[in-house]
Amino acid sequence: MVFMKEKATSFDIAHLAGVSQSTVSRALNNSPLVNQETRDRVQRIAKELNYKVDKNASNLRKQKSSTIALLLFEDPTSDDSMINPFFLAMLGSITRACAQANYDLLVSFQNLEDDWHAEYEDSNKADGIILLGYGDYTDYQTKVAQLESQGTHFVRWGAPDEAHPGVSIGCDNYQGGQSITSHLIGLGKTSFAFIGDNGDHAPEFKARFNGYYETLRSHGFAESCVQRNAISTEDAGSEAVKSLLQSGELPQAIVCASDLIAMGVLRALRQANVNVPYDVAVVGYDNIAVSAYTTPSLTTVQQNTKLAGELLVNTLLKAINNEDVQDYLMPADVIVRQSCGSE
Amino acid sequence: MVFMKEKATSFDIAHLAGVSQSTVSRALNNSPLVNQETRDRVQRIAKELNYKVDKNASNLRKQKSSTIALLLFEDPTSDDSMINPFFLAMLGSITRACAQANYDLLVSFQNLEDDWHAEYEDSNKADGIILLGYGDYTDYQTKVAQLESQGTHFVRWGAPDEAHPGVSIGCDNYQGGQSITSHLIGLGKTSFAFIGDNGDHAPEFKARFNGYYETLRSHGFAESCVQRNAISTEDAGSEAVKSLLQSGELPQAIVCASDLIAMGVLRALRQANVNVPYDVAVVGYDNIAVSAYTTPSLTTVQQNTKLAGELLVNTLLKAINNEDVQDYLMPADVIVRQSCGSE
DNA sequence: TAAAGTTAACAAATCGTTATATTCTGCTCA
DNA sequence: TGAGCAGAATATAACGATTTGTTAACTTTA
Repeated sequence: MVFMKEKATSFDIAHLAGVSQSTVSRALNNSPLVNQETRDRVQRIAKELNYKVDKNASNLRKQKSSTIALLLFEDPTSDDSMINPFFLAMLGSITRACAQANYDLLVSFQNLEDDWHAEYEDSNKADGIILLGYGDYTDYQTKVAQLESQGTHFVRWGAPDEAHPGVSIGCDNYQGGQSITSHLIGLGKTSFAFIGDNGDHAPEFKARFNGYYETLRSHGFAESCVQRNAISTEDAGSEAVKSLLQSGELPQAIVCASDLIAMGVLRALRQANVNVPYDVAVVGYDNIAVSAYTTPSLTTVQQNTKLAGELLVNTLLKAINNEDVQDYLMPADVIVRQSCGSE
Repeated sequence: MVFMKEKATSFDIAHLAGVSQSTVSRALNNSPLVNQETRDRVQRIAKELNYKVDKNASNLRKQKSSTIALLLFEDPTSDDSMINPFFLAMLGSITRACAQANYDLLVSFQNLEDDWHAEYEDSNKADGIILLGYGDYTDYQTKVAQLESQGTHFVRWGAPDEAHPGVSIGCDNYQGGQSITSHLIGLGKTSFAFIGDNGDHAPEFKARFNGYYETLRSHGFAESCVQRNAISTEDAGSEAVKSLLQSGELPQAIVCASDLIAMGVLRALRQANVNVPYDVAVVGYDNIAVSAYTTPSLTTVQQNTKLAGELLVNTLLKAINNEDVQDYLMPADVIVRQSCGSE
């Protein structure tokens, strides 16, 4: 084992193996154009020298980086310490999916106003881009359109939508709204309220509401109380419950547009000494880690982050290889816990 | 605005600006060797063409990638869907710190048995490496030693330790154990139990315990009940409480080695109708997101992930520039909530 | 005015690969 | 025997930037 101060190059190996440098390259890439014996010899020497192909040189020559860039757009209001747990979970699964496909993953947070739309693929840092975040800003839409027109390969997390060009992978929020509402109806609930955003801020919430609303209708129910001004925060959920209580009309079931909202709802109900689930059932949406630990634990709708990560990565890789790609809507699963009073 | 099918190179710009290609490079890098006027002209044209420096070419020439690799080592037993929330938070802050320093971040999960120790810096993918995870495996230690001997630039998350070579950034678990224990003593508690690992699995836990134990001693208290076989899971915490209850010796305060353990403790106590904090105070460690939402909310010890991320990145950058670097132990802060019965 | 100094730009070498074109060796077969 | 043809390895040309001499064009100074 020779100690080398300098990093070994393919020339060093060529020298030691007594072949040309191009043969080394071929041998290391398992080309059939170089015979078995020399191939083995070259590979053995490379291993001994702890040689690793220089990625920059290789990428430059191949015009391909085997790297994917993940761009995370955050709610601009949230501070550093509090990152949306759902997106963090996605980050985890995307990382794994990339590793599986032998791609590297570049991660970065982006402000919507930056010109991220040109940065990555144009500089050959990455072969394609995954966009992750709530895309409810016009600024975002125009930039996505620009990506599209540049011919950049990218995949977007979210619902398929004419306003957003490009391929999207998302979770079926409409069906999620349906499923959780059906579950409540199945438990014999007859009066309902939805607490959350009406969809002005994010299309995700609108779909959830629609699923809920249509399911009620198809079963012959109407919303008993409507509370539609809550953004997706704990305090908003709490406030909404307070005004429900003041109006005196408490339904048998409260459907929240997100788990965070549901947290606030649970808190306000506890403070008012309303028992969940006996007096009122409460359900959330997202299945964030916290929801398993609240008192009572929260029945909610889960988005399959593992599958989502795999779909995002695999779809992007297809796009990079110029194969046909399609939008995909994943099913949403109801996670039954205590807050709906299932048993 | 000219539409170009091919990506623009510095030669295209040189041609359009009527200067040589090297002048373009200089101009774009704001070199004083090219005069203001041509510099402006070149930059304007580059912008018009939507030109971006090819990172691979640039890196190859400069022998520097302006990229940091983050290697996450996970508890091998945990499954895909459940990633340690503390490490995810760290990932978030590291990502931000990198962006601030104008470095890209390559993220990957690693199995301890893979030969990650050579992969990144040797291939020039990254200028340095951040190691994040519980480093309580001998396999890990030998590979870290190898990194050190290779001259690879890296920084490790964890406590400074002779057994682990290289620079480390960590949180002062001893002081954290002290602080939380002092807080309980200040509240007038006189009998205590520690639930958690004795340090066999991770040095982090050992330090927490030592801080707790020494603080008791220095105030003239002894541990009333000892329960030291719990690994860091919710169920383990739950089991530990059950055997405490069976022995009939419930202390006034229970110090848990992690928030996850504390979750289990709270659950078991609730099931046994023991009121927290009135009958017994409970505190955790980590301040994971869940801990603010339990009932009662959990008093715990916080590790400053934002600072940690910045320190890891900045220390690594110093190491890359061959400046002197030092281990750093961050202070741990007590977060007072309901479970300790503070008011 | 000639010598020296300063500034601006250029041509060419370089980084470490991979891909293409080319040569070389030995073998078969007419 | 020599044309034809594989098989195996080599030589060489990109890839797109940065950097190192070097030159050309001005300014200044003696």
